[in-house]
Amino acid sequence: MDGFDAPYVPGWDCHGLPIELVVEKAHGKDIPAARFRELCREYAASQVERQKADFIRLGVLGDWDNPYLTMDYRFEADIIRELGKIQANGHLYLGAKPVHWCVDCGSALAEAEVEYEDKTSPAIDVAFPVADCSDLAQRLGLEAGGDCPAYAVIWTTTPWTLPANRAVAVHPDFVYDLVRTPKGLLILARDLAEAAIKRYGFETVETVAQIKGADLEGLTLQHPFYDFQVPIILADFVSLEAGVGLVHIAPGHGHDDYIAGLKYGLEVANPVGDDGKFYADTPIVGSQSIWAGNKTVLQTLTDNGHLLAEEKIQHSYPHCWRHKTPIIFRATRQWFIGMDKEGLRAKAMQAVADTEFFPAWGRARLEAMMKNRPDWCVSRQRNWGVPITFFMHKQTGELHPRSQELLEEVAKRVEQQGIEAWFSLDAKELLGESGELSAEHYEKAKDTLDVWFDSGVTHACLLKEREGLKHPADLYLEGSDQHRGWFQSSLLTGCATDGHAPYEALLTHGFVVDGKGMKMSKSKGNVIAPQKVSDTLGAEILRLWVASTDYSGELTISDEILKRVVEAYRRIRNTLRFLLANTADFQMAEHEVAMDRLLDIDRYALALTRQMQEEVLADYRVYSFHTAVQRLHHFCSEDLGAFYLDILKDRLYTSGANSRARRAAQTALWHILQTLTRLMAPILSFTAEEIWALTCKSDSVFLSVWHELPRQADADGLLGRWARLRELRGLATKRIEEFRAAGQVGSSLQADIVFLADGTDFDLLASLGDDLRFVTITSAARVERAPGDTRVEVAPLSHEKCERCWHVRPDVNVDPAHPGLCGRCVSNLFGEGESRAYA
RNA sequence: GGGGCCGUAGCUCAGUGGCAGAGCAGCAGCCUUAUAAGCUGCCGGUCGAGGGUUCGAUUCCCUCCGGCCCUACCA
Repeated sequence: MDGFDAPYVPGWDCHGLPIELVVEKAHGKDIPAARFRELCREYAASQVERQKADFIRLGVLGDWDNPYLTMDYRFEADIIRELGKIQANGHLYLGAKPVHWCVDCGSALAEAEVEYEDKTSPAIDVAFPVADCSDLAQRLGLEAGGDCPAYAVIWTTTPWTLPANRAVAVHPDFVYDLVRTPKGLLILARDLAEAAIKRYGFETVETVAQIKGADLEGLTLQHPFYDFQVPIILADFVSLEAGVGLVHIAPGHGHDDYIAGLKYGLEVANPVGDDGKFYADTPIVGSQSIWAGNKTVLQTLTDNGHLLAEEKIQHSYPHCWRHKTPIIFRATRQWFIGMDKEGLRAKAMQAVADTEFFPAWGRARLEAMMKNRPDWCVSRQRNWGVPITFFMHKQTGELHPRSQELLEEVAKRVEQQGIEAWFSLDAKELLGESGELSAEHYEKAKDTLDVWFDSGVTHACLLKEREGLKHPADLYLEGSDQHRGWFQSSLLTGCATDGHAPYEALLTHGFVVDGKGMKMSKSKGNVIAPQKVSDTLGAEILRLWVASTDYSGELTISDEILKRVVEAYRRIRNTLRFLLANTADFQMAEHEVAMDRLLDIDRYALALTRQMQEEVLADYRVYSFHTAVQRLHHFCSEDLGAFYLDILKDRLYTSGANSRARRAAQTALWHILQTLTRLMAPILSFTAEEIWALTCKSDSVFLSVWHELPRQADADGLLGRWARLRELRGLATKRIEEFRAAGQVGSSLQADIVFLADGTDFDLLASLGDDLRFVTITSAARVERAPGDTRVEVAPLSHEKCERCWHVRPDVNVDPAHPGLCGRCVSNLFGEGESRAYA
């Protein structure tokens, strides 16, 4: 409608965990993977149809017959191709990362499959001997260095992770005490030292020195039971809520630990296998389950004297939601897109700078996330997802040297048969059976892609592939949660393949909350389902509610709010109905009155309409729909209903059907109708389309452009003069109301009013001549010159009321041939008709 | 706990370093030619709270309270 072709292709992300979970629930877990994927595909397809119907019902315009589904074979193949491009550009690497791991499932768990429940664990205090006491003494500013042994003490609830210990973390800002005890010197956070000492059962202790955490960085410690040393590192997440203010770091067994480890280049040690048992070659605990390992570690520490305390503790701990058993954090081999490997982060930051944001704060949010985010782990150990189609060396894990060619080979097959082509592929088919580069040495990667990758590459798989679409997209529109999701995944893939964002602008909206601003939840019972609103009040009301709500924050909805929306809808709809009714006998081609022969008030109404249209269009162009709705509504009720249309009724109903006065009014109404119908179409689409069908020949209002209102050179003058006239009119209505309250007049047509004015007000009122009474909707009105503030006097009229025009005039019944009519009506009906210039 | 945002009348929203606005709702009337309509008037606010900057703060700054999204939910 703004003169652009703006195609919208609806689409669905079809892969992913939520679908797997539903299918698992319905069919159980013990079905062959291939069959499982078939069921997922079926389920996804059924959901697409349901959601599609809802969107169509809402009046969303899109290419519903040709949506994109990320599970289309071609799409799946293109996802793989995008992965290939990113690999070719050097952003992809194989690394290790701790994931939630269920020993009973023998697989990684997604966040959604993790439940937190209370668990009893051993809580132990472990002493890590300081390797170089003279270094410590130097840091503390103490004389000499022989004061050994000294220990850094850590507290942990997972003793079995100690074999993977690679560091001890302290908080840079905390103060640590060096305390002399019968066991030797202990390093403990000052605020926790007393409690710790008590726990260890020491009576007399002496604080030898104090040191800031930051000054401990790099101090070397001896592992408490292995023959290697670990450093003290700094980490902000260290707290004083429990323990001793020093944290044991096992990068392979904890998220925080992993992040801290990345910073310090620590090894991501993972001595634990898929089955939850230590690898056989792990010293001391080899081949034991981690739970047995707990005991062995404890025993070892007791024996070598490094165990300071042992307690039982109950705490919240992650459990597998299926097995209800405690899960572990375990480092596994994963695929990553590196943020800094090939400058991706820098490109992404630039892309954020180049993007337009609605509202503007989206930029800060995305920027902050991009700046801090770790590398993107794109692999998942799942069934229903696009496979990572690489061949890796069985021993080294190196990618096959022909990876790019092979990937395209695979993509071609996926294009024909879907992802199943990969899963059922025998590596020998592509690699051959023998030789250095054959299936003898290389195996298929088993992972699937993070679904965020699927959605992240839609710009490539859809926009670049389908005819008539533009890349980059004009706009990506999503809820504010997608700063973390789609906005980001799309940005990263776009930057990794094209070097820029796949969108030019981002629009984000808040979430729907109840009337009190509270999140909706089934348990609270405050959920208002959009389907229900649509079914009871209609899709149009739902559309208007969305449009009239400021989406930059939360969108509140309640019964009262919807009631107000219905009111607003009625107002707009009734206004349009009036316009339709009063232009029913009007044909523009036949009856149009030239602009310069319209009455003054008509020309004002058109100037006002034009102004309103410009404002609404300006709103639309920055996606400010709620202000547009307010303007439209205000225009209908204030400018039209309470003013122009109210005044116009007399002319429309009483002047000659084909008189210039009436046709002039209709000309203006026709323009207003045209303007409003199109202007409201993006929001009140059904209503606009309905009106369009009544007034125009063409198929759809959406195939039209904004109505072009006639330009008026003196528009500003008109707007200025009539703005003041409306204020003066307000004085009259207010004064008349006093007489009405006193019972002296009912209808304003029973009143005779006099404006007492001077200066410009006098001139303005006088300029309307006899038409002044039509503006005030009184049967008589005049201006008298008087100094001071402009004011109004009212006198009730006692003449007869004309039964046709309802004006109370002295000349009612003047024509004996037409009893009950005033002179004006007789003239309008049988004579030349009255002439009006202003109103 | 961290990051981002929001808080103006009963409801939806404007607004500005200088008297706080509209529509709807409510109340009181009018009209019966938009009639499950229309018109008029009235009522309605500590601009979330408390500090600070300023001659002056609803507006700029800080703190707090309440709410929303993301993230971390720990050793």
